[in-house]
Amino acid sequence: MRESKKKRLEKKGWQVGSVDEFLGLSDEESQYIELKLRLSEAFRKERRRKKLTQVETARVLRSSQSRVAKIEAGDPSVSVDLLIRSLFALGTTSSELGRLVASRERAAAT
Amino acid sequence: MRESKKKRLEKKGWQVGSVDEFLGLSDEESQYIELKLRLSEAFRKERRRKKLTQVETARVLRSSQSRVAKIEAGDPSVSVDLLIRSLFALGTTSSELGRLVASRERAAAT
DNA sequence: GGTGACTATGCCGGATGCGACATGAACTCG
DNA sequence: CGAGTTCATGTCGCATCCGGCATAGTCACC
Repeated sequence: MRESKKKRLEKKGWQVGSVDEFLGLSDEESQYIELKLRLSEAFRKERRRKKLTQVETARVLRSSQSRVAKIEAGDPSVSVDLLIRSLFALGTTSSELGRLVASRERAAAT
Repeated sequence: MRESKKKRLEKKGWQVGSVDEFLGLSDEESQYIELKLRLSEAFRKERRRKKLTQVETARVLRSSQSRVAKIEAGDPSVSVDLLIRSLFALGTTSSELGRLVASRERAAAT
């Protein structure tokens, strides 16, 4: 897409909310990436809250365990589309999703 | 798409926001579709607010006029991914986007 | 050490979304 | 009536995304 999708974000090396300009990302891009991170974290949190394994969750989503793992890992092959559909499938409501989208800060891990 | 799912919905006639069960959509699916609609409407509204033509907007998005038209038409070939990236490109902030995502009602036309 | 439950990573074929182009419709002005 | 501007629609080639399989890592418990 845009030229190169910018480095693969250096494995796990990154810190909360600021892959940003460090890599020369435009505002829109970093907003977009951070949104993805928030959503994938929320997804994992919700899955755990429901005490589901990835396998069980995959069944709910009608997908596979590996997809679920990738969703939670924020894998580049996971789109916001999939994240949102998955959250809905776990029962997240529009207003909850709205709060997730809005919150600029990523929640602390549990 | 996916199988049945049973949904209740007692919506009166067929007001804004309910293509719903009428077509046998599951809750998640209709939530997802309505989200798309809200976003595409917001996009058009924002473009107009900025007094941009579709061609100018396409330049901003680094895309084409026809894509912009499809975005606004809620064309099935437009993903939520694209909608969100496009809104960001028009300057929508995360919190504004959050409100859009959350609001169950679609705004009245202008 | 071995087994089982859970999760992560790599890869592949097929599906879908994307930008781009071409064309058409609706409208306004002269 | 053109000609210009704006938006809509159809199609196409290519890139990306997705589901699923296979496999490897991690942890707990015996």
